[in-house]
Amino acid sequence: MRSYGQHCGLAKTLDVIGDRWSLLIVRELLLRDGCRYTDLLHGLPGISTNLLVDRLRDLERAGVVARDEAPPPVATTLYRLTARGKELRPAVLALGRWGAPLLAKGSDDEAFRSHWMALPVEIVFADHAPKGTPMAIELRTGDEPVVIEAADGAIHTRPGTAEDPDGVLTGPPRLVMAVLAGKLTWEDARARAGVRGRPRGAGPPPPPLRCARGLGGRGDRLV
Amino acid sequence: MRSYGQHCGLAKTLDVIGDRWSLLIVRELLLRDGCRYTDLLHGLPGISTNLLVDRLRDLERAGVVARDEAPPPVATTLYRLTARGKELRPAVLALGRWGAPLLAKGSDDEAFRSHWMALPVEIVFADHAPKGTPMAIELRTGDEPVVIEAADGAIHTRPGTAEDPDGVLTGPPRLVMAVLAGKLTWEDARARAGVRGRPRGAGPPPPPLRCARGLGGRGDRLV
DNA sequence: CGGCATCCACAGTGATACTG
DNA sequence: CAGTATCACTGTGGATGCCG
Repeated sequence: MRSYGQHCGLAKTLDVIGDRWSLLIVRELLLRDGCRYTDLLHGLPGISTNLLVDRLRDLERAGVVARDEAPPPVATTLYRLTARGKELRPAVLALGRWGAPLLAKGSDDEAFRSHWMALPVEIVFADHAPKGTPMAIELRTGDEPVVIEAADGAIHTRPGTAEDPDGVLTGPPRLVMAVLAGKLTWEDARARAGVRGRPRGAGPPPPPLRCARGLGGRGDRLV
Repeated sequence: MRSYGQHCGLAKTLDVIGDRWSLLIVRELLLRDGCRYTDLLHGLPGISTNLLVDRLRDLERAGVVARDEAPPPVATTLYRLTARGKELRPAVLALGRWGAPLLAKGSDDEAFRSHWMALPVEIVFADHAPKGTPMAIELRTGDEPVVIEAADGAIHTRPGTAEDPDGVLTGPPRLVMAVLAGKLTWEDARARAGVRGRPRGAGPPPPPLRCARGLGGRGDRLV
């Protein structure tokens, strides 16, 4: 992208990550560090192969992304964020939070990937993350099952299933998102017949899901 | 801009403000709400007139910007941010903070506008703003003098001069920025002969300028 | 002068096909 | 799997013109 040529922090940032797709590539690497080229392609529905290469090169030159020639067992190149790249997390979260209310109006033919769920979860739990008690929630809602694990205030996501999850959420992405964002109680969601939650112990839903302040912050309903 | 078509908060945000120049327009309106078209043109060196109109229309449709047909004394249309638009502030600040280290490498032929200074100032003082005691710093460093006023944790900027400022900073933008960012002490700056500070009472420099943590966060020098 | 609209050369983008 | 190549298309930047 052409530089703005302005002596301003925001303009400088946009010089680096203001290109189309750039920040979404950063999103992918924030969610799943150490991605293969194909993983990125899959996580960025709509991008074309040449653009992905171009952007990765640009971000590499800018010191945001690094490529590791993988050791024998993997035998492929892995893309990851540099330390500098990881510093984009607060900005990405802030932008993501701003866009949360817009998710309500999204049409149903939009692309969706399960692991994107980790972003709103991290946003919602940003200030009151479950400190001591580790927690695992399994989501079966998109292209693949993912597990969101919280421990010591940090949130991780990995593809796959959990051994003994504190809850399992099944249903269309929109509804699952609403539950996680605190816009919908576990029971409401179940009443709408789209969401099947299985809180551990068959008791009340896991507390963090209910006390979450929610994404929109003004009571917007996501569904 | 073409929509990404992804059911993701970040992607939705970029659908709205991901266009080239869009976020810089938001910056301008965050810094000086109620701008005339010409003010925006001046605050966005490099933008072309047609693009500014296009973007303003887009942002208006998106509910980020509103236009007020001005009352008689002004007799022109004023652009301002909607409440929704103002919610972009945390994201803009986060992005601006990320770009702060990049300001060091900026060439000298970059465009600069004095009122942009309010952004780094707000970032630096974000967490430990001077609460009780109001403060005013006058900057004479760019195209026009500006006064940065802090009171009750809020930071305002206005063009013009202050009656009895707590300090006056004169010099090239780079150095003034460094002082405000806490990268350079008042004395160091003065020693480099570019900055002339006049703390009130001829005593030590105003405390907030020295205790500021700084923009870069890792001791990067801005000059 | 403020607030646009029009026109044009060009760089960036997106879809597809192809390759080691 | 990880790109490269090609090409039609769209968005951008710059200039300039119009109009109250």
